Amino acid sequence: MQAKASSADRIREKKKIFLAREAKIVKAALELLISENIDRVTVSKIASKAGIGKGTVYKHFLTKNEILVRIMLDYEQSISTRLAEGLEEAKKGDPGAVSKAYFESRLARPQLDRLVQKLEDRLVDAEDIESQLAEVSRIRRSHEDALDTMITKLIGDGILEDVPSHYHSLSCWALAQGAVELYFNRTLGDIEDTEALMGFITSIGVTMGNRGQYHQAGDKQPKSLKK
Amino acid sequence: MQAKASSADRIREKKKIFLAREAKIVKAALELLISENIDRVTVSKIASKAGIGKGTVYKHFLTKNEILVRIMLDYEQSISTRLAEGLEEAKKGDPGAVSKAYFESRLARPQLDRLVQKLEDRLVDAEDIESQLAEVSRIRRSHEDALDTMITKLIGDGILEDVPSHYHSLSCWALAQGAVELYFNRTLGDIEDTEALMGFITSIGVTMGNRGQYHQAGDKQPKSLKK
Amino acid sequence: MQAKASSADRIREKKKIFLAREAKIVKAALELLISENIDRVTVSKIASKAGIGKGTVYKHFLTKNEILVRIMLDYEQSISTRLAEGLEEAKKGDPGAVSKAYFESRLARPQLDRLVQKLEDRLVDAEDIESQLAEVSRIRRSHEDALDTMITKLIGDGILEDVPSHYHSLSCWALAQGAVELYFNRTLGDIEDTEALMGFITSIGVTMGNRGQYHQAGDKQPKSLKK
Amino acid sequence: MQAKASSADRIREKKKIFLAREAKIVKAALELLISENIDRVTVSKIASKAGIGKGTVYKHFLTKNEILVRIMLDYEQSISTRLAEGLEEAKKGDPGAVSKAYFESRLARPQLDRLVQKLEDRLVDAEDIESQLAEVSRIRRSHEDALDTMITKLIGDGILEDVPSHYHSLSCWALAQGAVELYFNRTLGDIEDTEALMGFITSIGVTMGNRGQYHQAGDKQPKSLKK
DNA sequence: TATGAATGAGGCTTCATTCAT
DNA sequence: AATGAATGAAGCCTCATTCAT
Repeated sequence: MQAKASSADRIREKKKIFLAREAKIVKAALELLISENIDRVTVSKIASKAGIGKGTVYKHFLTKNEILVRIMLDYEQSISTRLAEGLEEAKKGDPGAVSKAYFESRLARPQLDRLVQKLEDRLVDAEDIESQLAEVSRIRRSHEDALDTMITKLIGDGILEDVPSHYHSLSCWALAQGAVELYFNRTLGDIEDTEALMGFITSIGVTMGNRGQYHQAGDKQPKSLKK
Repeated sequence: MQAKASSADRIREKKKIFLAREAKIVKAALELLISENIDRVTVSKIASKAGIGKGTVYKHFLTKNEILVRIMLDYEQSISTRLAEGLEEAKKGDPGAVSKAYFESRLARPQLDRLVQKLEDRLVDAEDIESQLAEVSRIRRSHEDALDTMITKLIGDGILEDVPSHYHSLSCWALAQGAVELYFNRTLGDIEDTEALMGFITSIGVTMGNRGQYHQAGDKQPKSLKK
Repeated sequence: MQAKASSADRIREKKKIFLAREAKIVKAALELLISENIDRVTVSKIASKAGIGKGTVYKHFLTKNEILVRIMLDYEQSISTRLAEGLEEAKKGDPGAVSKAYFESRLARPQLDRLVQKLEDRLVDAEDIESQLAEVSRIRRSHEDALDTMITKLIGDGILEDVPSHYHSLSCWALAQGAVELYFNRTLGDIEDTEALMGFITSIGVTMGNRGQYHQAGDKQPKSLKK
Repeated sequence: MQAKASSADRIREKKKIFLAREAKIVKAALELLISENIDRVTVSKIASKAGIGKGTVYKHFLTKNEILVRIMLDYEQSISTRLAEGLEEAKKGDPGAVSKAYFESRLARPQLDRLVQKLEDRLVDAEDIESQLAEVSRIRRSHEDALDTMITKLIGDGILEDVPSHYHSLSCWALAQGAVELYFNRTLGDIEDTEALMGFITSIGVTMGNRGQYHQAGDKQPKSLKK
């Protein structure tokens, strides 16, 4: 019995080590991808940064792409978590908490957010990892849904303009996307008060589309919105 | 006399053909870059799409990167042109014309805008074309300046919130950036009323940061803005 | 304990194999370079002559030039070794041993010597391998120094003409250089008694610039020259 | 009659221009080949240095190799001329005049001599220009013959050691060859008194293999050697 | 089980030569 | 007759993936 138990222990131990190493690989990849040009990150470098052999990497991931898509998945899931917290707060009375959570989670590590966008670029037509990419899409859609739900509520409360709810959520997404690029984009000049700027943008994100603004806009509004 | 003239004509003719071929190469490259994954676009494919030999490409461009950066430059210059028009309109009384011009020129061909962003990613540390990339940066800064100028005026007129003018122009940039990504991003679901959505975002872009909105935002505003 | 030892053994074993393969590449390159026009020797051919894949070559050498400069280094070092032996003999009383060693080591494999000269031609402005080329120069200078030292001694002993010592060592170098070209140069006609000819030249090399002279030369002169 | 004459004149005129341009091409090629790495000299550069179009080059030479071998031929012929002069002087009583002429003509422009050697390297197995290379060999053999003739005479006069005459002529060739390399070889250290050194070597060349020796050498020896 | 040497497809670039104008 | 744009073969090098130890 004991022998069996210790054998099971050993297996569990091994699994733990195995998973720890997997995390190590992902972490190493992440650091490299953020610190240098994506195209320069090779499997060799990842392995060596993780302190293991190149062959070992392939015991954990079938292809290089699987490492990359894994980073994408991890990131989207972290947003999901943050969004769920926002939903909780929203239930407690602050209906803006969801979009705030969304903005904050994406702007918390702009470089990571940006990296995930870049990765998607390279991976869109990768034939391995098709299923993982579908999963990424699924998660993203769930984020949209969460935003949509809250926005629909805010429209019902008369706070937001009465346009299709996804107009708001997508605008929200767009601004967040742009803010991320802005954050680290060096060609826009060196911005020193980045924190304040990001706060400004977040506030725009949270309030944009509020009633009383949109109808002041120019002649580009869709007909359906005119009274 | 005639002989001379016809000789000059012939030279001019040749130059025209030469430049036309150059345009052909850029066009071929552009089409390929937009229609398939950037990494899959090779010089060979560009040449064959342009209907010429691989070696011919190198009569027009020193390296592959020069083709790519050329696309970037052409694009930024087209925005400059559109922005100059906006400035003219602004002088005739519509102070929002500049940011509208900016949004419209970037959203006119979102795929191209996005492509240029992707290209920058790959080229950012290319050692050839350093000077061309500097030129791209220069042009972009001139766009910012144009926006800043108008925004400063709008702040003076009491229309926009009195925050540093680049807060507005950068937010503007960020939203445009995000809108571009939004436009073609397939994983966000297939949006059918894209036109209307883009109009909505443009209107947000033109009015965002208007007085009376920002101070309603949450607790993220910089201290200097509080009364 | 045993496990450890065998593990260390295995590593050592692997290193040995690795180095052996490196030698194999150099050997393959050398054979090709000597047997056909240098410009016709490609990395592909080297790999296939070494019985390995093209990519494998790049596990051992960063660039093709590194293979070539390696051949140069190996050669210069072999001369160093031979020269050191000559110095030992010189200490035992034969002051001509050094220049003899120099001539003999360069004339031992004239084709290799000549190859190294050709390689230098092509590599002289190669930007990779700058440091290795510097090392080649360093070694060569040490050869000169060794010759100079002995020559200075011979001048002091009144055996050689009293001109700056490098006149002698460089003449020595020049004759060796020329002899090498001579050895295999097909356009000079097919010389059959090459051995004797080389002996004649070596004797000239050893005695040239003597105050007294040629008939005093060592035992390398062809029989017909002896009285 | 006059018309005919002027037509013939025109043709002659054209031929003159044509030949002048041919010389221009060869000159341009020569300058480039001497001033930069041989492998970097392209037909384009030659044409542009000669101030004509690339296509025009091919009106004069069937292939690039023909330009190169032409340089070789021109050089060997210039040596022939100088050697013929030496023979004249020899007839007037100075039997060393031939080898002196040989040494001097080769050391007059060491870079050119060296260039011709390098060219031969690259061209040995060029399938076009086989006949021209044969001609180069033929000329060289005639140089050897000239030297041999004189050497045989010197042996007969009891001045040179009685070894096969080509021992002497080839040694002579070898030393000249080496001296050429020496002249411009930078890795041997910067020699400042090159002129004196070349004089020293020439004197060795002229006297080497003498039964008596070096102190009998002609007027080329550096002053320090004279009593 | 972990390793890293080996592999080779595929990318970019050069340049001698051709040929239509 | 002169031109130079066009061509494409051929070379070097990278790196994801495999597999024997």
